[in-house]
Amino acid sequence: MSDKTVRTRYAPSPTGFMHVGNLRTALYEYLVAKSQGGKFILRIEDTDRERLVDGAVDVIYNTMQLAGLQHDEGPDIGGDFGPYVQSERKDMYLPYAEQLIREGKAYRCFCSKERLERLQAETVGGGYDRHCRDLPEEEIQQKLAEGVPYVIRQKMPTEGSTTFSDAVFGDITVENSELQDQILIKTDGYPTYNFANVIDDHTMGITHVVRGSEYLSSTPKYNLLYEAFGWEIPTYIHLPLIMGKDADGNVSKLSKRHGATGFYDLIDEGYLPQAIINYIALLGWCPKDNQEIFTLAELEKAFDVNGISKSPSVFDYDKLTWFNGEYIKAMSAEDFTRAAMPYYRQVFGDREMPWDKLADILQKRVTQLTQIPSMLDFFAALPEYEAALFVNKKSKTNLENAPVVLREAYERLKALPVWDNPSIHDCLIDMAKEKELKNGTVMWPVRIAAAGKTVTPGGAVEILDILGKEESLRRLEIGLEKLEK
RNA sequence: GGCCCGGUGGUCAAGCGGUUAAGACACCGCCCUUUCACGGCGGUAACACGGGUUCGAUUCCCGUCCGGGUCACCA
Repeated sequence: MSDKTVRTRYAPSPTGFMHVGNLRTALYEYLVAKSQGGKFILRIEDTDRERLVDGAVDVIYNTMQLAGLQHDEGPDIGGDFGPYVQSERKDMYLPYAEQLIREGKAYRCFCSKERLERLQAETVGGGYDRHCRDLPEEEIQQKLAEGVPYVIRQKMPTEGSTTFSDAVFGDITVENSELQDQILIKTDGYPTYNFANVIDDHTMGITHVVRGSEYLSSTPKYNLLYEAFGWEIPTYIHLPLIMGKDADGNVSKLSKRHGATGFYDLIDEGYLPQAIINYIALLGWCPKDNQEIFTLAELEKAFDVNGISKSPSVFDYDKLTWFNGEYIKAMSAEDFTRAAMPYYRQVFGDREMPWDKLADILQKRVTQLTQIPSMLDFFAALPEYEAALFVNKKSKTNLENAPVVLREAYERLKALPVWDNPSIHDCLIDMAKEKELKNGTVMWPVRIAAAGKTVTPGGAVEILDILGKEESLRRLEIGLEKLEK
């Protein structure tokens, strides 16, 4: 490898949707650059005028920022190789295509879309028949004079083969006869993706082209373009695809039908940006020592192209969820409260709660932030419940002893001068000891009465503490009513 | 269909000629316990198949099968 500074680029199209597959590509581009002290460039590819979406560029900026992938050059921050938006570079492409025409490496094609569609329908796996490849000069001039719309196509070699080298997949050879005379400039004057890509990558000094392996089979076309211009071919790093599994268990390239696959979909489902990044970093790459939890900074250090896998991987929500839980547990109570607040608001509205105590019982149990509302709803309002909930075999509670135990606990709690976690705890534990009962036999009825449900974050003591004395006693009274009637 | 790529437990994956074939998620069991979790301990489960090469193949080669990608005036 040369001693030139490594430059990679992430070149998304502003479609308004940032797919995790795209994000993973961006991550790897970032890591390839950063692991070698290089530059990471953001370029917006908006040559498809028919698919422009308002605000889509902001989605890209916001995603990159949330993910922590800070670019060194881009439309918003500038750089020495601007502009960084393809539509603003529009005038750059045509001259290159015309240069190729002059050199006999490209030609104008006047075929109508209808003709091409008919060709495609008729030929078996054929394609364009190179009808305009050797048009007589006078005919070309005539069509030009008539204003017949045209595209510019590259002349592909009809014989031989093209071999390129990929850092992940090794050497790949393709017969040139497989290659069509690809369109460089469209009727509307805009370059095609492939053409703009090559021109931009070269003029922006991109040294490493990192992209999904769906581009593997079109890479020879890129190289033929580099060769036509006599430009140095970049290092290719093709990434294995991320797959999704559908309802029938079939796998295919991850897409919307596989559920929430957009970065923001995942955020909406309560996943943390860092957890998502960590998880997708490991989808297709493995460090030497098999470490699992990585900060972005650690990834920058550990990343190595040699660890990139060739085989596609299936996106697994279970594993992502595990990562998310790990990240949630590792947060400070303050950070957790900040992240959880939107979900707290769903349950408590503007009410103030002892947030630190909630964080204490929640952090180790939550794996997705979205679980929070349903875990806490009972704090806001006691649910309707049946006396049968008081029966629990493991805690040795039944409809006979529950009322007795609850009554006793109620009286003792009512008499408590101080209402805090240690006091409540000691009160209940002492009672169990004095009455020679299992701790659970005391705790279970109290917790059921306090929460009105069998599964709660935190135990009886934590719940009573958070509820406060007045509300706690009120709820225990309701429980006693159910049991004593 | 042509071309290209891939194929280690259900999933992510170590491995790069000789291993009892790691680890993680998920799953199951036990312990802990104030429910559920967390945590701790343990367990089930894999080299797609057939030929070679070799003293020896998960590893190298070929074929088969399976899976994926790609064949646009989309990116």
